[in-house]
Amino acid sequence: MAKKKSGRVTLQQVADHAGVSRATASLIVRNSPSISEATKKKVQASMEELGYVYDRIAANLRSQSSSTIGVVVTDFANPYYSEFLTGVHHQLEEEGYTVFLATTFDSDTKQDKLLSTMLEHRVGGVILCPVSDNSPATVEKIRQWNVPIVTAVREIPELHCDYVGINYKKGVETAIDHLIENGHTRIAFLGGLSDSSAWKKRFEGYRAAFEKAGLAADESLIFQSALTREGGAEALDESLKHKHPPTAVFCFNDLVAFGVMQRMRELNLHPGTDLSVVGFDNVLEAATFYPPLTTVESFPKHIGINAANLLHKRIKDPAREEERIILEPELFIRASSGRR
Amino acid sequence: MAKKKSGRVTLQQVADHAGVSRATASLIVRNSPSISEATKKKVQASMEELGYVYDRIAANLRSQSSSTIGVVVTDFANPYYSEFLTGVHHQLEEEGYTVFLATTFDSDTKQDKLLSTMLEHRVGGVILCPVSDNSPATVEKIRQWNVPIVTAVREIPELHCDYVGINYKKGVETAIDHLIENGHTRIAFLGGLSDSSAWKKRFEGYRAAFEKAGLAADESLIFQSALTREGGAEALDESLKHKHPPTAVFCFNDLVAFGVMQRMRELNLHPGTDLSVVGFDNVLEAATFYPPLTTVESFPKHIGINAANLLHKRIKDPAREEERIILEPELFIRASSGRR
DNA sequence: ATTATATAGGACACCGCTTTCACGTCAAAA
DNA sequence: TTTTGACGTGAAAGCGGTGTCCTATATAAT
Repeated sequence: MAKKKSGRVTLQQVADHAGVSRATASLIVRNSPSISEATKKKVQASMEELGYVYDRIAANLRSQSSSTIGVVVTDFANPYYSEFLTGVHHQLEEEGYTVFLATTFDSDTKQDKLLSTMLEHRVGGVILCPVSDNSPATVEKIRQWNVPIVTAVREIPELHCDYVGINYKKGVETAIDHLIENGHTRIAFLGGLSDSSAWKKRFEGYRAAFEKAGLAADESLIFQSALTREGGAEALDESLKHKHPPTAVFCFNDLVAFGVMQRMRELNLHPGTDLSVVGFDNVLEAATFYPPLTTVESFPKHIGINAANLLHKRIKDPAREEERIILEPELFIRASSGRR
Repeated sequence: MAKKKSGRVTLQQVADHAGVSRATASLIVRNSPSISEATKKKVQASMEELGYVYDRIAANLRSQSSSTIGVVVTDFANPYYSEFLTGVHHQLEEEGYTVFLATTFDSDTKQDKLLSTMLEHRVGGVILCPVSDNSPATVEKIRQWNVPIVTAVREIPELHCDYVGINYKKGVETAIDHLIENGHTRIAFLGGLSDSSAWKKRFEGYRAAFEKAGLAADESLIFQSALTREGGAEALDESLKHKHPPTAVFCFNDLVAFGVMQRMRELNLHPGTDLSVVGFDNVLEAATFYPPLTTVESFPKHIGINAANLLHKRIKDPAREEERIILEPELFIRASSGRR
């Protein structure tokens, strides 16, 4: 905690210097219309001269308002979230908010702590990419606390609030369709933990695609793992031990897919010919990876922009109907997948 | 700006509920030693029951302190900064700070605006990765404003303050040494703008390596560009138009190198055999790119951790001597570079 | 029993700004 | 000249805490 003695020029000092009252000066910083040009100029000159800096904190305290937004993601080393955050930031700064950013590193307790901290800091709203779907204590707290909150990317089923995400089921379905069309029937599902809603939704798509094609999904080809490159590599290893190994793999996200393809390189397997690989997210790296990754675009930046917009709307009108924005994913076919 | 009526449980209410004075309750939240266990328990129970949330903002206002730190980077879509931020965050949260994060997108005016906003929000300190080295108005303002500030990654020469970076000159030198050892003499320098200190320092290393080897650097092989993949691709194009094209390229950073190698793929040129490519930063992607990129490790996460530490130290002791931490870079030789 | 000494807890001002409300001023309307 | 009313301004009370000072009670020492 920084201790900062003095230094701060106050509105009172400005007012004294300009020969007006503090209240008048206050109206000027907020450029109220009912102030004559002359006094306005005069006071502004004083501000300039004294090097006045508006104290938003004090102002917010008095006016019971907030100009900050808390944004919580699970990991910003993941390029997916970098893009998401770019969207969020861009939009929020446009609206004049300042952003508290934090990472949960996929820890529920961390998430709890962060949300509490943000509450203590009087955030005007929260954009949350939840760690998991079991809504923990703090999420509930936020609710009863009626801080405007928007969830994004992942959803908390019991929590009724604005949400922005994509149609995961549909996304996975098109990916699997693509593999089936290319003659694959043994398609592994790699990465993620089956107790998360994000996983379940993807799995629905996986299963649906098989059903639609009149095939049965082989659940012994499901290999869970952490959502990292290492996780992907390990999941691939497991899948290859299968007595009847897959000819294609669908990966929970691109990061997992990168891990898979790295491991394949080490094993001298070529993505697209020896084994088809499909990812999910279409992060920038997907197109530039070698070989380029077939993946499902999930518009992280758009999700970010929409989440920011939704939050802004809710702040302006807390009573409005909850809104859900579900973007439609899009398959990008690249070299990592091919005919069986 | 969010307007939030009521809702907030105040310390006064807690005190009333527990039958003590507000001051006593205040001492308890700050766990002062001079409070009996009994009253402490009692008041804490009331807090629990009423759902009290500490108002850090109000507390900071009164105590003239701050628990927030502003962090300004140029672009967090760049994995380099993702890693940097991971370091910063990890460290600062350890110390109990909350982070305001913002991106300048390499715009000076944006940087000015962001710093002002942070001042208005009473940040206790700032970690700044400057856009450029011409210290603009606001940086000067911050100084006279005596908010503790640490610069990182890039340096502002006229600004005397704590700094964390790496030895760019040395880093580039070892990279060029490596290329020269492999028989290259026509080595292009791609990316960056020559008016930044970051560029100049790298260029010093570039020139020094040639001198050391008794060779002359050919300045017609310098191609400036934006620090993006696209910039890299364009710079490569330019360099290949040279009447006597390079056999190796040194890229300002990994992002530029990725752009270069992508373009090479399109041109059917193979990094490491047709043209050696060396990057700078060693972001995670460098090792997994195909072909893996020879690059200079610049420890972004470490820089972040150190910057956070330095800031923390400065906040605790504003009068201390300014400190400069210069990490020594390290060359990672991979497949993108080879014998001429 | 009396004085000395902690020690818990209360009263009150204050951080820098906003807000309410009342007051003074001057122009136009009566 | 008086009334009306806009308009600009000032005084004072907070917003939710902290810091300082001061009192009441308990305990120990004499």
